[in-house]
Amino acid sequence: MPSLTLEDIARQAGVSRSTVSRVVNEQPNVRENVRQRVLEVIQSTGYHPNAAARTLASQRSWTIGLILPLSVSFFFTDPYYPHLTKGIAQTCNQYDYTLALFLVSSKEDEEKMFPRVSRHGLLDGVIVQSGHHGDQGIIGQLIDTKMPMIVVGRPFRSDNVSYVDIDNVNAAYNAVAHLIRLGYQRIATITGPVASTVGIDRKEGYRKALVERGRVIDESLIIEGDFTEAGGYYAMQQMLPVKPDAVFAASDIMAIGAMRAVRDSGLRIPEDVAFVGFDDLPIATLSDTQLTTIRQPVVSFGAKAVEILIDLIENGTYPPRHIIMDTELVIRDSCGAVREK
Amino acid sequence: MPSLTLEDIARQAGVSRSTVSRVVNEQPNVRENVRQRVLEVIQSTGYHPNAAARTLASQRSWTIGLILPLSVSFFFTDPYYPHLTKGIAQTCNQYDYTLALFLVSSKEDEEKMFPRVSRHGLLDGVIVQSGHHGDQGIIGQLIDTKMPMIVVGRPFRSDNVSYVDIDNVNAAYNAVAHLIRLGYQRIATITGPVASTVGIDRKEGYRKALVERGRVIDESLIIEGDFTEAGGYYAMQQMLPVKPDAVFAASDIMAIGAMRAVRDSGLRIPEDVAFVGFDDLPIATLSDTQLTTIRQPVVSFGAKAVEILIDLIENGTYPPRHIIMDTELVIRDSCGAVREK
DNA sequence: TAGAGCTTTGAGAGCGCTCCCAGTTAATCG
DNA sequence: CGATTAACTGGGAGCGCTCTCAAAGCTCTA
Repeated sequence: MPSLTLEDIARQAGVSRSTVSRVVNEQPNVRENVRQRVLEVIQSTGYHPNAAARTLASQRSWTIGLILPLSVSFFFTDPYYPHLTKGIAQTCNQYDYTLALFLVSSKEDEEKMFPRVSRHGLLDGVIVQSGHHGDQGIIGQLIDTKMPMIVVGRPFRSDNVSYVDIDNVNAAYNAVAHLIRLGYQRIATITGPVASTVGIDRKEGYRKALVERGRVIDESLIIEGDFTEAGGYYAMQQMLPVKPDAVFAASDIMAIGAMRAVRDSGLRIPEDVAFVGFDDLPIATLSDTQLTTIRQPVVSFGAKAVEILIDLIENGTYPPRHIIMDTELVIRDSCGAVREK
Repeated sequence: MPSLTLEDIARQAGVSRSTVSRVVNEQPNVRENVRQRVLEVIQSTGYHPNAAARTLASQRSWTIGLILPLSVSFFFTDPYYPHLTKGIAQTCNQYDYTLALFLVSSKEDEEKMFPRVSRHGLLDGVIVQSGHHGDQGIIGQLIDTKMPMIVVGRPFRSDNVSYVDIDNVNAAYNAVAHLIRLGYQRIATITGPVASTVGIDRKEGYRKALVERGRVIDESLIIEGDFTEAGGYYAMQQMLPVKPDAVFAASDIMAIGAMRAVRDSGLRIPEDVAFVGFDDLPIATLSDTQLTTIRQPVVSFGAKAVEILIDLIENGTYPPRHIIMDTELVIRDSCGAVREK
């Protein structure tokens, strides 16, 4: 471990520490030949500035944190999170930030999380994936620290918080409107958890689409899921006796589970039960029946979050930024749009 | 942002900075009532030590890096990586380390990665997911820095490197032996990339099982996949004319793709073509036909990697540690073991 | 060619912590 | 009860960098 310091480089290049610092940080006001000489020494010695010292002196760590709270331990079964993480990581690379990942996976983790995240000087800002009621605690604590923060998914109390989100109500509305247009009469929905803003909003969109067409809401056609495949399967099993002819599932992974339940019961998709999902992750096309779904821009979501966060870090957190991104209905086989009806 | 320092706490508690430091770091030799007094002040002020200063002074960052190289940008489609990440993140929490995620997702990223990772003082050690030929570069560079490192998956040159892996040859051997036992005659394999040790080893296990039973290797029954669903689908399409009656796929996700190809061609699983996969991730049970597969302990893999890395950090990197973890054949529907044959 | 107005350079004072060492206080024992 | 030892506490010197400020070096005009 060479452990060279600025001073060492300075001595070897015959200049002062300050000059080397200027070269390293690409600041102007260094004569060209001096810059070259210093650069050469840096090259030949393999010098790397010490991140900790730099952070201490400049009060900037060039590191941001990504917090995935307990409500999001689905991380595994739902490919949404890896995609989001990908978008975030990519964008961090681009802006030369380091990404620290805080994955809460137990109650104990959750308690230790805040002290760990708020270790002073470690993070310039944080991205919190949320929308679940249970995350208000950590979000509130983080707000109090005044650390730049952006939430992915609208949080319950969104007044002083910056967030990026999609218009879930409208997206769900479009999905259900599509099913109505295709002539389905008994359109059901498997919602997300009602303790989450996504769960609430997508259900709201479902209701809105039906009500607007003068349909009566049949509560037996609404069932709460948990954003897992197993949850979708189970919900659909509960639902089958009520005989829906179409289902809007609030996530692709739940749609997959629900479709499995439909097939297990001997019914066909989309002939007997049509489906629209939500997310448009690659799994949407892996199933035997290609899933019609709402595409949300997960990767650019992550990218946007990073960009906004950097803006918050550099230009102050006030006023809070609220970004709504676009969604799109992607029509495939599962909704039965392509057959004659 | 309060930005309290040790000095502030010391003043308020009427002790010296050193004493506060001892309390914060849970060192002995502080009188009990003094400790309490300091603790109270810390509590009431919400003091958090400055991570950068601590790192600078102690030469320990309590942060480890997880590097997912370009060869691993499958991160999205293959749930293997989220699971691994989960195991790593969990274990970091447990040992109170911070996890920095370096996700290489383009050629440009790759070039910038080494300087970013080797920023001095940022990381106490790194975990590299690998096994692919293309990653030897970054691994080599990292070896030169003498930074504690552990590779997940045996790298090509493994002499001076610590790694955790499974016995891929043996695991594949067991999978294929199972198919032989069930009486299949034309057992094919969709391998991983031959530029990866997993790809090579699992193919080796396939050959070994057949040869040991006195079978002749039919090269037309071996096809290279790329660990993606689409790759599995495509490989199977190529394979179908050769009429295999069983397939060992080197990953679950490829098995899923291959099974889709089989169904699309009108054949049944396992009646016409039986399948064994590799990984046993949740997706293995999501398909319409439950997948017989080799279970590898992905999450504990990650946990083990962190534990070994901490060992390397604390007790030196010599000698390199080589850990081989156990696998297990999980029999479900896709291999046809449950039907009479 | 003096000096105004630039650019370039170096010295010094921290950033907030750890860790060593010396000094102080308390505990123990003959 | 003084001496010896052990348990505590505080001061100081960094860790390696950034950033301000003043000094030095240049260029260019009148």
